[in-house]
This record gives sequence, C-alpha cells and structure tokens, in this order.
Amino acid sequence: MDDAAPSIDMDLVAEARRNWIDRGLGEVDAMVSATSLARAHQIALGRINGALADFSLTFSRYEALALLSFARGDSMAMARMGERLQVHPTSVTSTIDRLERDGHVLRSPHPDDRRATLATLTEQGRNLLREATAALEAIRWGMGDIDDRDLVELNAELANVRASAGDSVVGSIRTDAKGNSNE
Amino acid sequence: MDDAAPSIDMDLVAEARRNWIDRGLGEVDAMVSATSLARAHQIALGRINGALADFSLTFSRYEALALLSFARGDSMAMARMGERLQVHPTSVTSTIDRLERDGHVLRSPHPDDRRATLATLTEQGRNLLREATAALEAIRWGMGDIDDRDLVELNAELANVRASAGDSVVGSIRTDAKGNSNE
DNA sequence: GTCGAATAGTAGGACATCCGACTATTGGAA
DNA sequence: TTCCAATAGTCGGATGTCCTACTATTCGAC
Repeated sequence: MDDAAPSIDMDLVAEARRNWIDRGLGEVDAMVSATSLARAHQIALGRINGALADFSLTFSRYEALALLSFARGDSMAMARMGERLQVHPTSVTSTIDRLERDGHVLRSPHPDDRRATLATLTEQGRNLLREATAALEAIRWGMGDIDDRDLVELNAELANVRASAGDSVVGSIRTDAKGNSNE
Repeated sequence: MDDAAPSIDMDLVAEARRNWIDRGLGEVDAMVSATSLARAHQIALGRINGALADFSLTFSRYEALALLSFARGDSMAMARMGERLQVHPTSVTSTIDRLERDGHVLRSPHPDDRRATLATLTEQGRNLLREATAALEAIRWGMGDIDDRDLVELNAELANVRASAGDSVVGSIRTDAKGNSNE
C-alpha cells in the first residue's frame, strides 16, 4: 500500500514530536494531532483524486454531483450547496462553472427567487457520478486496507474534532472506544 | 467552541451516511471516514490559518519556517524541504518565494552543488516563528477542547491511515485503544 | 408602500497544490 | 573522457479555496 508521495524511511510525525519536545515546547499532543491529521487527509485526498482523475473529476466536483443526486429533482440552489458542502459561495460558483462546462450540471433560474440559481444534474452527470462512485468504492475512499472496525473508531475520534467546532454530531456518539456505535 | 463555518443544525456526515445506505451503496464506513477526515482537517486548518493570519502567515509557510529552524545552520536545500514537507518541488518554490518576499527566509547557492539552492531562516523569520508558535499553542493547534488522552487516541487511529500509505510510523504504535503509547 | 438590511451569485485577487516542460548541473557508465 | 540519465529549481497552467466588493433581488420594519 504505497502511494501519496514516496515515504521517507522515517516517521515524519514522530520526528516533529521529538523536535518539539527537545525545544521544550508545549501542546505536543495537539501539534502531533494536527500534523497527523494533515498528512492523513493528504493521503486520502490524493488517493481519491487519483481515482477520480480517470473521469476528469476532482473530489470537490464529485461531492457537488453527489449532493445534487440526493436532492429533489436532482437540483439545488447554489447557496444551499455551499451550506451543505461547507464551502464559500465563490467556491460553489467555481465548482459549478467547471461541472457545467463539462456538461455534468445545468444552471437555471430559480422559479421562486430571481436572485437564486438552481444547479441541476444532467443525465450525463448522473451517469458519471455512478461510475465515479464505483471507482471510489473500489479504493475504499482512500482509506487503504484499514478494516471497518478501525474505521469506526477513527470516525469516533474525528467526531470529537467536528463536535469541538460546533458541528452537530450524531450517529457517531462516543462509545467505549471499541467502536460499536453508529445506530 | 464554534468556528470554521457556522454549522447547520444537522450532522452532515450522518446525513451522508444515511443517503449512502438508502442507495444501497457499499464501503459506507470508508466513505464516512473520508468525509469526516476532510471535515476535521478543514476545521483544524481553518483555526490554524486563522491564528496565523495575525502574523501574515499560512500553515504552509509556518511549516517551512519550523522545518528550517530544526535544520543545522537554520538552512536546508529546497529539494530536501519538499521531501520533509511532503509537497511538490514547485510548492516549495512558491512557499519560499513568499517567505523571501516578506524577509523571513533567504535564498543562497548551495556551496557543494550548483544545482541546489539553500533556504535560510533570517533573524526576522526566527522571531516570527517563535511568536507564531506561541499563537498555535494557545489555540492548541486547532484541536479545540479535546483532551490529551483523546488526542493520543486520535493519533493512533490516524497512524493507521499513514501506515496504509507506506509512511514509516513509529512512536504512535497501536496500543490498547486507551492511548498510552508514544514511546 | 417605502427603504434599508439581508441574501444570492459572480468578478477579481491572493494562496496553495499539482503536473508537465525546460534549463542547469551532477554523476556514473561505457 | 564522453555522454546520457538523474537531480534541482523554476515557469506556466489548471484547480480549489478564501476574501472583498459589487449587482440584483427579497423581505421585514416603520
């Protein structure tokens, strides 16, 4: 399981930890967490984008397609997409621009609010989404060979981070650190 | 502890999980992990960059400064920086460009290899790094109010992801899921 | 009803990141 | 010694993300 940048024969996170301790700096566990989180994200995202490259998609665009596919009529106002995807309105504009350029999405005026614009999944976009989803499943969404039990534990730990930011977190209620939650 | 984008009163990860199950799609735990990982990273990075904005720094530039501060002579060849930071050579060029522009780093020819360029921390860069580090400690590197025990558990779970990518992982050796490892 | 605050979308700019291509230099093989 | 592959750094281009600013529209207060 090697990918996402050839790894040096050294634990970069442990290296950072040692350097920090040597300097007598504080919040070492938090520093290590932030570092690990960034690296793990880089790894997973790299794998995901690698798999999606075969479809000329990126994770951002894939997420937008998936979101639309779950909406009534396969369409949604762009502002609402930004809320769901937790990105800035200008990022939605950018994402929809490219999806529309490639024929996966269509823009249309909102019937009840002339300020709003509806983004609608096209038939082509729906088909692409189906194929891309299969590809992501095939690579287990970039989570490597980690078994489901560990994934559930990981989710529980990550839920702490999300909860600390005020995110509503349900379903992943902290358990006995054995990972037997998720309704 | 609210920040990093006002949270909707709904667990977006749990929402995704439900949609996935409703469609009968597979690898749900992996999908949830990838989604949680992305969100947690977004939260932590947002807090970190928010704190660093007071110093006109970004996390990328901060990491480069910190890396140089750990090197002999506060300097390092750019290619080696790319290896340590796990980023593309062009990203190092970009990062050093801005750090040099702001007077935090200096470029100089490598004494033994005329192809290479050494990046060296300036006195100003060293001082800025010290202040920025204090600011990051103050916000616990974006990890919110999560206690150290949970952070160690989180690190252990994230180590699985890093290890799955071939990263050398030591120090964070999996424990009894109680988080009492780290050498 | 009218007017100002709030909302929706976009343009322009700054950053970070990757990729491919290109120049300069190094180093090992023939 | 010569020559080609590998390495170091940069440039240009594509994406994604955020911020600020601006236009258009909606909506609530007065």
